[in-house]
Amino acid sequence: MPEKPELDFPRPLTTVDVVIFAIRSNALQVLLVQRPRAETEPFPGAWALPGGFVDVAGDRDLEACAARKLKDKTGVVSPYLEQLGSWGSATRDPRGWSATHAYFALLPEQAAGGALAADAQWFAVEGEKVRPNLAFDHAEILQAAVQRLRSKVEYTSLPAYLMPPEFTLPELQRTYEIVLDRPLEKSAFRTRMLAADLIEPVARMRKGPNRPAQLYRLKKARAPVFFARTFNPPG
Amino acid sequence: MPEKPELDFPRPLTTVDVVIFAIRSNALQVLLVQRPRAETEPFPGAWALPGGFVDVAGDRDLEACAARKLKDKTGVVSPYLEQLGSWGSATRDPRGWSATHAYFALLPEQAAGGALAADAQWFAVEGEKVRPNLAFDHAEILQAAVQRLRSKVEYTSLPAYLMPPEFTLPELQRTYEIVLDRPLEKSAFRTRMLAADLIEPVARMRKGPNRPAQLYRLKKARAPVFFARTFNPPG
DNA sequence: TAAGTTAGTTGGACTGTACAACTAAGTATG
DNA sequence: CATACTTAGTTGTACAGTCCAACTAACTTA
Repeated sequence: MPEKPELDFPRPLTTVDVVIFAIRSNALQVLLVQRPRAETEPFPGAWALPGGFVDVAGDRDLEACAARKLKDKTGVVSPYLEQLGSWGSATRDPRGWSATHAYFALLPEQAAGGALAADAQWFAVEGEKVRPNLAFDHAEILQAAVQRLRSKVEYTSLPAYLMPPEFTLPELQRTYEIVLDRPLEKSAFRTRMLAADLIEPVARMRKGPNRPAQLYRLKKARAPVFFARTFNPPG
Repeated sequence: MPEKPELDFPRPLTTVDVVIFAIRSNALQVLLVQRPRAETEPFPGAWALPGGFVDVAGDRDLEACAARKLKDKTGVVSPYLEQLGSWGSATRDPRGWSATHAYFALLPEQAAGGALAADAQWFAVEGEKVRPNLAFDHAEILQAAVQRLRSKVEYTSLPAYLMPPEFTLPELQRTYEIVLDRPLEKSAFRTRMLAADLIEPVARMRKGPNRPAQLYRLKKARAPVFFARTFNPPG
């Protein structure tokens, strides 16, 4: 196969990493995997974001590669998956110049409870931090993912992707509150959600520890909604 | 140099492309470069986004690589530069599996008039389209950049980076209107801009074809401001 | 000197949020 | 079985920001 001279440049390593979020036990959690303990590996035994090298033969494109890694670790096939950004430098991987394409995924709670890979484990995200020290620059990537999630939750309907197929308005509000880590106004939340034309009521009601509550579901084929204002402006 | 087996994977080509915007002649314009006409090159003679391979020896990280390519083509050293996203697939480059890290830059008009590279030229962006057929998937990347710019202009102070150091409020509003391609309300624009605590008045006034107009400048160390509402909601 | 242009202000109608009080319908407890 | 508790959802008032239009002020041009 003839190659042009310029293609003889040394090429950076190319990886894809996925920040996988779910609400579990009333907290925002992220899925991490433990790196192999072999000393030939970088960061042996450390926790890291799920990810790895692009398979030039098998991966059609970057998003397919991210979806593959997500499925490998969780069994989930098509959740919300969004590109987060890319990180590349000469120093982030001890094996050489490397660039990673980072994605973030949102899973409903019950999907997050499924068939986890053996090396994978959920960790709570608290105040943009996570307990273990992460391999590579994954702490920075994770922090960017949490910031992006929090920021988009302010003005979009993203948290709906963290919900089961049917949910009540207060449940949706609680999800917003967990991600944002602050309480929201009940009536303003209701007004905005209903005005957004994002969810629709289903016939059934949920019997809770109170009166029956109206169940809603996401309207089909509805992209994330952009809200005009932030909730509870500071002050 | 000992390498682990997994590093023998074929690596994707890694490039960085920069979408460079400026307001010129009261229109949003983007800088394109013409690809070499040699038949050994992909897309010979076609217009493309400024960009190219990451220099593993010379580029510290992706952003430095983007800044280098920007400086090569425009001479501008440190404008607003933001990561846009990455595009990677087996088919986007005829030479093989490739991934590009795309950035977008905003230049003030006078900086955009500077020392252009010989193969570079400004093109007007009209309705998210640009005249020439672009090489690779650069039309898609450019479209994403325009969308991102328009969208962020709705709710941030980004257009300030397209302004000269000192400007009047109506001039700033005109820049918003050019990017958004629709008129904005004068009094609402003024209220929002001043409330955003983003710009500060300078002592001098500008003598225009009317009375002296107050000059403003960007407050230092001020990140893009997030506005609560969109301008002129549809309808 | 008169007409035109543009910067900036003012006021009324309207919309959506913050906050708090309220009603209604279930559950838990004695 | 009666009472208290909990939570879903509503209502009302105050307030802030936008939309729209009319207005004033200061300069330019004919």
